[in-house]
Amino acid sequence: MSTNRNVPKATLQRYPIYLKALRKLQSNGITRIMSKELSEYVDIESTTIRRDFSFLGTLGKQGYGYDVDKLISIFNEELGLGFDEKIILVGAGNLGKALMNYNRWNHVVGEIVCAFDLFPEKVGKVAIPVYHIDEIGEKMPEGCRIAILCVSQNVQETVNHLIENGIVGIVDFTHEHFQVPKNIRVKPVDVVSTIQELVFETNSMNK
Amino acid sequence: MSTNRNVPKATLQRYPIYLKALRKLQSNGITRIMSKELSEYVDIESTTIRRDFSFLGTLGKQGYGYDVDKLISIFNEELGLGFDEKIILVGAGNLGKALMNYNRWNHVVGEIVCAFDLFPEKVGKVAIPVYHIDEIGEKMPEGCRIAILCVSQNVQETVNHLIENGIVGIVDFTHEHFQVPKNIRVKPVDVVSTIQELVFETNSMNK
DNA sequence: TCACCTATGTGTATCATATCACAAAGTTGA
DNA sequence: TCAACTTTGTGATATGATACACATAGGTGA
Repeated sequence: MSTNRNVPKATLQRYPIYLKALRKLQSNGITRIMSKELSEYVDIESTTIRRDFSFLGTLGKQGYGYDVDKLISIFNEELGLGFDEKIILVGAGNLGKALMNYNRWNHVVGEIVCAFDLFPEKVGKVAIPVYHIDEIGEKMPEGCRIAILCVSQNVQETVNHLIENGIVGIVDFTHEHFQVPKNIRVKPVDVVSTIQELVFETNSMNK
Repeated sequence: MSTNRNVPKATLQRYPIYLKALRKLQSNGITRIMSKELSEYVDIESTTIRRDFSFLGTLGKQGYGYDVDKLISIFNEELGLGFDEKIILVGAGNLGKALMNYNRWNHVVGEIVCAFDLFPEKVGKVAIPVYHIDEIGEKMPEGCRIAILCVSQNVQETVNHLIENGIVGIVDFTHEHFQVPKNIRVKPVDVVSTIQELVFETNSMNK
């Protein structure tokens, strides 16, 4: 794995957008694309796109553009995005179950290996093993770094437990507040906050 | 409503974080807070918090801090966030139904007034009226600006239709690509992309 | 009431990000 | 093969965001 020397944070946040677009284009049979075209597609300035790509090496050809397949495989190699990230899910309520049955994981980021819940016996039939939340230590998959958090009780305690067991990134569906050390990344997913952002932005647009 | 003269984009994106934290504090009976404390709570520099608040007026008192209740009501007044935003939901599949049954809307942002689907008769029993997607024109609630998009077919066509009928903000749960005019705001909500961000960030942290 | 003390609000500096502008590389077509 | 043309990759620059530093306001306690 090559050293990806300080890629700007803002760039890092755009990579998933590019990747999604490129996969879409690839599935439409497009094998070659220019920054200008991609720009129109994802609504990001072409010069920003070129700069973003440049952090991963010299990927394009002058007067030609970029090769879609190559670009996608570079993303995987350089950014360490395999298709085999081992993910755990914590909290198998309605939302948790919906996420377990969601079929877009494989060959995109990896898979949910197992889930943990306070009442695993209540979860019912799902395709993924569900263990008691106290078993996080024993049942944590080898090399697992990312957890999806859907619990509603004992949140801080659960988070501490996850971190002790090697989790460094959390997708947070919780509505509780919790704190983590500086080296742990948390990404909130929250429809209500998203709607608020929309309200604020649309209100402040008309001055 | 006062003119909120060019609040930075970055600030606008932090307001929902503050609001969520303040509501939480309020429900814990806390009536007064200082930027330093809030800083520790939300992990944003206190000086950034003070600057962010300053765009909304002179809200604090020197040597004292901020009044939690006042802060929350200022957010509502200045940013036009009532508790009565009329939201529609388009696409009443599994996800759409889950969102309709989600109980955190009221008195936070507003409510889902109605839903639209290609097969409204198939949706089954829900607490919110479901109309055929062709009725968007007739059934669009008065003053509705925000739509939650959960469809998987005819995405671009549906989006165009929404915009024609006054929608200016879209919460996008779709996995399809679509384009919108510059004045329309789209906020993607996508677990897979969120996980990718986590993978990229955690990989590039250890240099 | 008065003096001290604390936390805000903001001018200014620093840092990060986006955009401009163009040289260099490589493709395409004659 | 060669010249014209296109698009990349990147220094330089402009814009935007964050952090610093401190004057000022106003609360607090004697």
